[in-house]
Amino acid sequence: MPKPKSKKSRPIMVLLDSLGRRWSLRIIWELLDGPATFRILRKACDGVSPSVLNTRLRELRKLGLVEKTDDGYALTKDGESLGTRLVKLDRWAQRWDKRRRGK
Amino acid sequence: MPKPKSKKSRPIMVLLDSLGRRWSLRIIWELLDGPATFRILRKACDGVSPSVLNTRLRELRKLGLVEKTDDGYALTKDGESLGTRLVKLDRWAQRWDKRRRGK
DNA sequence: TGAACTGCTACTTTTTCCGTAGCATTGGCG
DNA sequence: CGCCAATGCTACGGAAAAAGTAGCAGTTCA
Repeated sequence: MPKPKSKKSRPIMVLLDSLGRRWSLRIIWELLDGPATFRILRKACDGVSPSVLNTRLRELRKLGLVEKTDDGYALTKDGESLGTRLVKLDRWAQRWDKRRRGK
Repeated sequence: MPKPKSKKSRPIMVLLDSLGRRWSLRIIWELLDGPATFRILRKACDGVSPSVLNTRLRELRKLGLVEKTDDGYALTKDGESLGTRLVKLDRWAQRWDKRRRGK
């Protein structure tokens, strides 16, 4: 599968840059369980510091992946669709780990 | 799609933790073009500092996603298979960006 | 009222990252 | 051989990000 040529302004770059920050992926991962309050989300993310969590949530909201609801923070449709891919990645990771440990 | 319950030692956590560091995803992305020397890879990654690049490469090699070859650094089979998912994500990102900008 | 939540800010310490300089090695080439 | 250029990579000082902790202001509910 050929990879498109990389340009800095490409959406994927925006995405990789943001997701490539600490806790971004993890937050999405945890929100797959459903909406969560700030504090619950914090605990789920190994007690990440509130300042960082708040920063990430702001970024993810700006990207339209997370939103604030009555139940706390939740994935948007886009966030959900991205999260789905993470779940698939989870299965990949399990096979990968077996190969790794098997060696 | 249900998400498996999260435990710290799960492979996906190892993966998310490592990929959730700056330049990790980007390095894999760039290596999809084929093997690259240290310096070329550095330029491709917006001139990331050599110390960080070296650190990331060590981590990725430890995870079995990247290896050193005669042509420089290259994706392993696992790295390639993970990278393939990034390419798919690229297409997702384009659609996502349209929705975002369309709004 | 007051206890127990909530989201979130403020502040200090620690870690990570950046930017640059430069060393050691390798491979031509005359 | 000597010289040059390119390589992989380390070292180091300053800047930025993250961690860790405390606590404030608002809401809820008995």
